[in-house]
Amino acid sequence: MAAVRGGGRGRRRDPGLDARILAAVLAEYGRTGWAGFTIDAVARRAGVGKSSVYLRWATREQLLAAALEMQTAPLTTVDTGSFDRDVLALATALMLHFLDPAGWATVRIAVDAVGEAVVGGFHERIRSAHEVAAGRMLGGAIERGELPPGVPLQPIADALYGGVLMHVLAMSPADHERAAAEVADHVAPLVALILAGARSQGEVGSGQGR
Amino acid sequence: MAAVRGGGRGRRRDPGLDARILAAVLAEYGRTGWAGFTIDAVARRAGVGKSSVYLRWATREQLLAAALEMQTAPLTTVDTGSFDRDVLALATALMLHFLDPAGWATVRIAVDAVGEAVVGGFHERIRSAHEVAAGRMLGGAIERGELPPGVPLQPIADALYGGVLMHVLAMSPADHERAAAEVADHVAPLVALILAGARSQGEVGSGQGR
Amino acid sequence: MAAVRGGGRGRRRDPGLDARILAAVLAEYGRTGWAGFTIDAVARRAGVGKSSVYLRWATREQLLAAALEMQTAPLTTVDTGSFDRDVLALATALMLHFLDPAGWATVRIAVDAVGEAVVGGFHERIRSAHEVAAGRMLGGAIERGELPPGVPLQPIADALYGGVLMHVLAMSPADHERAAAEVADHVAPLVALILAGARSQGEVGSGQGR
Amino acid sequence: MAAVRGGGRGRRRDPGLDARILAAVLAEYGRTGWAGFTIDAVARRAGVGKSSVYLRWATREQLLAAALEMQTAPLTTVDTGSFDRDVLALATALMLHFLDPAGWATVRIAVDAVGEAVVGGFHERIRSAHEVAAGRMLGGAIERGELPPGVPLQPIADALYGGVLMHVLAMSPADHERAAAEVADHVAPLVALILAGARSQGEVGSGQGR
DNA sequence: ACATAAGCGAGACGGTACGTCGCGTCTTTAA
DNA sequence: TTAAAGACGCGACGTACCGTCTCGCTTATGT
Repeated sequence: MAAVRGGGRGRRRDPGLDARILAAVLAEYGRTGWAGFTIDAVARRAGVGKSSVYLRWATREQLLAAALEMQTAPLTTVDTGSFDRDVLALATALMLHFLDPAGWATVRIAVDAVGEAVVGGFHERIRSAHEVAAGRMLGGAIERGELPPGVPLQPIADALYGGVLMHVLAMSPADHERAAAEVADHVAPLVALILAGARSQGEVGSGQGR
Repeated sequence: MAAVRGGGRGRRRDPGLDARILAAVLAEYGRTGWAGFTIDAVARRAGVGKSSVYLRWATREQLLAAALEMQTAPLTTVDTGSFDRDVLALATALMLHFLDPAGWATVRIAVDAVGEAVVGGFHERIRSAHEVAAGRMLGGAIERGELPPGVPLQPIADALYGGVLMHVLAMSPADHERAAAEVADHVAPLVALILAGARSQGEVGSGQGR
Repeated sequence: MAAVRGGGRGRRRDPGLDARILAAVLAEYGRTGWAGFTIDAVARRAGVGKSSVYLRWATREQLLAAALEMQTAPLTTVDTGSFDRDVLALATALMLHFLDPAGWATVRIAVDAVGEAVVGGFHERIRSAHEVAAGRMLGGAIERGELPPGVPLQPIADALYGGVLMHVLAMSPADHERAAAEVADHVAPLVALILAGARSQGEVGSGQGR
Repeated sequence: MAAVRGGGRGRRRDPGLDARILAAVLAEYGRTGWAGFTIDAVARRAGVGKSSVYLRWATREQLLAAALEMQTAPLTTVDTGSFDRDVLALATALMLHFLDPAGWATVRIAVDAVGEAVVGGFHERIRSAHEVAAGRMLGGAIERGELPPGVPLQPIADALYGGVLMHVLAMSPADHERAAAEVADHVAPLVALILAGARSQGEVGSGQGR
């Protein structure tokens, strides 16, 4: 996100600043939540001038997005060799991600981004990362013959990601911690439903996938 | 949401004001989106003193939540007599709801509400309204014998609501209008997946539902 | 100040209210000073509806003025039989009046009233009361032959009232209490100056008084 | 009054702003008087953010005081070489000062300042400036032999300043303009009284001055 | 006795100013 | 050129009062 400089003249950007700022972002975000998350406070906490923040990121959203992006990567790489285990592993990882305050923040930003067009970049990047990951996972399953070739992939991804998301959203925040301890119990029924759906659809052979 | 007074003494609250303010809220929200949604502006547009707004709602979130709650009701009543058609109808209604800026705002607030506890009321009310509706729909299906009795209900609801939500979330905002015109196409694959899953699960007879 | 009603019909004004309100006025004024002196607070403290206050007095100034007027009366009646003693007594009374917070408030209001025309009534009433008193005092002195007939009276009154006022104004607020204990010491030199001036002017016989 | 910063880093305060703001203060004060004198309005008229005002002055009183302080200086320098002419000149200048709305405002603030301790600075500064001026004037008179050495100085200053002040205070606001045109007539009797008193006191040789 | 007419407490109402805070931009000095 | 510091115009925040206006009582007449 940070705009890169070309030439060599003038003082070099302090490479440590990016890290210090992003750390302050997470700390501040954790303290006050989205409302009350201010650039002034981030700069203050990081011991940095506001200009140095604005030099790198243009808006609050971009700033927070950059800070959170680091945490998204682990989600997108799941490969256990078996489709069933892949789905279960991904659902578990997603659930833990959503139960974590910082992880939930990515959801918050993605939801905020819809219709604003300002943070479109973040939205798009998150989305395509997941799309690629899901595509690879499902593609592998078809290659291995675990899924029939004609099965529509998009609804599977939607139901998996969305199902986990909705499960957390519908949960009382007070139960988050307990849920994190018993992820498997929460995730299993949904995974079972989706796997069953994907297979039985494939048998019928209806292929109006996207 | 508006805090109620006890006794009968003093001038009565003008009941028309609630309506005028909430209308202004929707108008303002439509104009500026969440960021830039200002209580000052709402009061100005409604031709009302800020005090009259604060007298009824304590925060922006509560104010917007109250304005949006009215629009949520239609979603929760679906009864066509057939499970398949119920699910399809609900999915279609949800999709259209999420594609509408005001409808999406309810999502935004629900997501914001998680972990804030301030607007917990809103979160809880939305959640339970949907839970009841989904419960009734699925219960009816079991009664009519369209679903086996042991089938777990929660994952079906999660996959349905979340699948639609995620589908919209993953979509480029530019495509929202077109998607609204072709809802059926977007909704059908997901519905098919879930129906297939629910039935084939029932056959196997696994009953670890919530 | 309170506008009087004509006829007989309807409930009578509670006579105790005037007193309760004015007492609350003095209490509140003592607590917060002029700034921060609010009608809401007065009504609250008096256990009275705002309407009952506004029914009697139209503005903050009028309200405070009414409350303070009671305390002004004692000042205007001094008659010891001797001019010298009269002047000393008046000067002493004035000094103590100005050193008292409530007394000083009358000055504050009188000063505020200049050029506002809103509280002109208060200003005029205070002024003429003092004028009458001073006129009587000085007239008596001339009658008794203590002052020559042609002596100008206004400057004597101005110098006396103003001299005491300025003395207090120039004093550090911290010294007010001590000054009240030693009034005589503060007042004597000024009285001596004025008496000396009044007499020696009379001898020369210049008579351009107002 | 404006709080001063320490180091050299950061953007400098625009020196022109002080002037622009103070000019707006006088304009606004002239328009609405003390009541209805609003920091918002001042900032608006000066084309300045409220923050820039609050950055320099903490309260309305301080702001107005700063604006008026400029106008006080001329009063404190009177030196005609003769005591009689000095007193007359000072009395005339004072009278004109008090008749001017802006000049009267300094009185208003000084009176408000008593007992508030907030604007104590203003009170003290005004007071000591006048004290120094009066001291110089009277000291010169003694040196030149126009006044006997033992004469008490404070009551002379009190009677002079206070007498003029009281004269204006007792006057109907409607007569202010006419009075400004005929200052000499208003001032002469008071000056005569004080001069006569000062001299005849000196003769008697009573020296209990403060 | 009963309508009529205030007085009274409470408090809602449209406003406006308060003093604070954050925005995003700009200017300054130091590195 | 970047970094830090911080001034700047702007405008929203949530609070407090303003002065006016209903309310539902209570208290007094007049008829």
